[in-house]
Amino acid sequence: MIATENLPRQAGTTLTLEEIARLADVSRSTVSRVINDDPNVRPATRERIWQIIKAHDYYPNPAARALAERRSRVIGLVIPQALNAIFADPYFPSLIQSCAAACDERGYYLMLSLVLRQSDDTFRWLIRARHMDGLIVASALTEDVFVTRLLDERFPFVLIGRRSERPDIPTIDADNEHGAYLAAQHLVQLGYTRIATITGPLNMVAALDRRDGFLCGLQAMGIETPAAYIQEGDWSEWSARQGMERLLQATPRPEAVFVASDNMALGALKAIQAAGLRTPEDIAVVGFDDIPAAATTDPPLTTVHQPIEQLGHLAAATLIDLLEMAPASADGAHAQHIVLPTELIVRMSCGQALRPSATQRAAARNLSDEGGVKYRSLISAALTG
Amino acid sequence: MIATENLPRQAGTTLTLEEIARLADVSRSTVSRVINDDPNVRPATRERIWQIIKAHDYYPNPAARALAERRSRVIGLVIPQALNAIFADPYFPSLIQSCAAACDERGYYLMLSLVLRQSDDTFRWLIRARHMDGLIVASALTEDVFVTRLLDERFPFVLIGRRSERPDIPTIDADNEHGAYLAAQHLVQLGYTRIATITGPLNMVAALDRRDGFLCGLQAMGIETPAAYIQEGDWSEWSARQGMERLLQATPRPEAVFVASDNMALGALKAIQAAGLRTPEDIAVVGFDDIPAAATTDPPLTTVHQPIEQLGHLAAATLIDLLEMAPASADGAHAQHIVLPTELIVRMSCGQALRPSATQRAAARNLSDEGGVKYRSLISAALTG
DNA sequence: ATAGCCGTTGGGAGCGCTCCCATTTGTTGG
DNA sequence: CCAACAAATGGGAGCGCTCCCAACGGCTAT
Repeated sequence: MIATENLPRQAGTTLTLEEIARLADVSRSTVSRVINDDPNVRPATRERIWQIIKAHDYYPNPAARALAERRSRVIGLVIPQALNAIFADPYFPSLIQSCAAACDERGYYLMLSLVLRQSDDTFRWLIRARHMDGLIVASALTEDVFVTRLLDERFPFVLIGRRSERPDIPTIDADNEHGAYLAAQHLVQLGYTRIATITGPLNMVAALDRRDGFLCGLQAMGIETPAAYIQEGDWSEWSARQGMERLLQATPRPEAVFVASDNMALGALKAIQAAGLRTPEDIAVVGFDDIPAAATTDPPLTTVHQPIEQLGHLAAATLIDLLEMAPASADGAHAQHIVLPTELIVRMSCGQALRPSATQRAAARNLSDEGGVKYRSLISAALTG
Repeated sequence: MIATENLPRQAGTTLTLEEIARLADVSRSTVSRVINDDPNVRPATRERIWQIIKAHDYYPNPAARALAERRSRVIGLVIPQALNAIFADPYFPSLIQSCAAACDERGYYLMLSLVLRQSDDTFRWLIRARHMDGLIVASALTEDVFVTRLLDERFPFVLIGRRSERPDIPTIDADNEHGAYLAAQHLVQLGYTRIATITGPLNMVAALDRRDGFLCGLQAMGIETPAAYIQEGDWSEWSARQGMERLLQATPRPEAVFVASDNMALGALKAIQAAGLRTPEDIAVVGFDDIPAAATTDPPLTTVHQPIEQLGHLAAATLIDLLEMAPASADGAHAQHIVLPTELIVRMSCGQALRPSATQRAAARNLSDEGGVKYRSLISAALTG
């Protein structure tokens, strides 16, 4: 017998459902059932059809599926900001990567939508074209017309990195406020009283949250913050360097500074060094993010860890859940609001050499997966609660 | 008259071609012609139909189009590597961003394919499913089964960041070899004779190119390189730090080091500092990439600039050109091989304080767009040549 | 006036799936 | 042994486009 169906397939050729059906001597419908895991197929038939599908390396045409099913299994990741400086931070790359991984797991595709020009057209195109089933919006801006538009159009989306003011918008965020609060508390406990901060750009939610959490922490410990001790940066190293230079000229000079991102903390450290001062002896520094570079600065940077990977993963998973829910329940007004815990990682830049136990623990959590497990349990608590 | 067609459209509803046709009192075909810029439509009719399309915010259904046209206008960016450490470098983020921008310009979508598990399945799925019209493969590995597979399947793709050994594979790359050559030449001209290098992982093409270009440059200037002066890193800061520590123990100690990436150069600088030595007085350092951080290290890092943005942009543009060419000519054996020039940026880390003119020029090129223009003309030369 | 032609327009067929309903087959109880 | 039902299967009708070919008008050339 000549096994024609086992010959190497023609390069660049793809079979159709119908052709597979003919080879298996069944109908289109039955093959479709096998592919979509419909239980109403006799096991023997199912097995035979799978063999043929594999032998011919058949994949259903995504466009045809999308047309018939009215969904594309594509979700978009929207980063609607001026992007020039964005990629200096490892935040977005990590986010992209983790979203992609989560999509992969669920059989979805991830499409990138770096909204370069905030034009009306771009939004329309993104939403109305319906190439994507839903969007992950990494919008950190406090005011964003895009969100309003999505709501108007009833387009499915989740918001990432941003508290939501509305109960009907699903939101995934790290607990920036609490992380910053912890940083404040830590500095006060170490005995510092003149404590300053370099914030992110204050039109972004994360920057506000971190500033507020920090000031709130100081206040709770009975520390006042003069206006001169609050400098606004823009996440860039350079802006923080300049902010730090201004802080160094303040009288009295602050003893400690909370910098709203590790990337900016790098700039702050350089400004301190350039001024001939030392960290932490002359001025203590605490960062935020726990980027890899934070562990290798001189001195190693005390910082607040935020679980970026889990943020992305959870955002994608939540969106896909939303999409696969019955439309009726998807309309429901009670969307999920997930807040992932942040954690203070104590290293050397805050003058904490005295407490080896804390430092060791910080080192350990960079190696082990312990942190992940902890988050996961907290997340599930949030989901069921 | 009640202008029903000017009422706000129903949320979440999308019209079809047919419905637009009915509103305009023409046929399906005519509307399709308008959308696809077919010249055979009377100007008056065309204008009237456009009005209606805009008034209703109509966009053609991408799935239906893809099914009928047999192409999706989606291209994929494949990054087939262990991704854990990848995003420490700003290389990939810049690449992603520039590819996305180029796609945007041409009306294409960019789909991200971070190939996490190098399984056979993933490749099959990527190629055979034909969700994408073509791929940009950012494969820096010297050996890559994926490329072979793409060729077998006659799947359109361009290779990025890699010399191609085959004339039939379109390739976009920066001139790593020449950049490294320039670095070597520069160090020798400054009077150094004991010159070492920390390479990238040698299973990657870019790492090999930079090493070879560098050694070739030294050789051309009559300098020998002992084996102990060549340390292999893995692009991570940490690996370079360790490599540098080994170099510092070599006897005689090298006077200058070429580090194959700026990110690694950061680690090297730290190792030098930790050993109580100074840059460039005790040991000069030259990096590669010209990442933003290179300008703010202490001392500012002399490095080789590579035009990452243009790499991504050109890769996407080349692929799209390829896809839109007539299939006959696309088969042609003469694919484009574009090599973008690299440029030495002289700062302070190589002991070059004596030549202010060069330093000024380096600073200028970070601010102005001058560099971009120069590349562009070189590129077009490459294209027409 | 009539054939011939070009600039326009309309409608059928089909892209490769899913979904629904009708039909066939297999299984059980009276 | 046949009705009654469930399990398994087949085929029609779309999904919303593009592409092709036929048809239509108005025009010039004969």
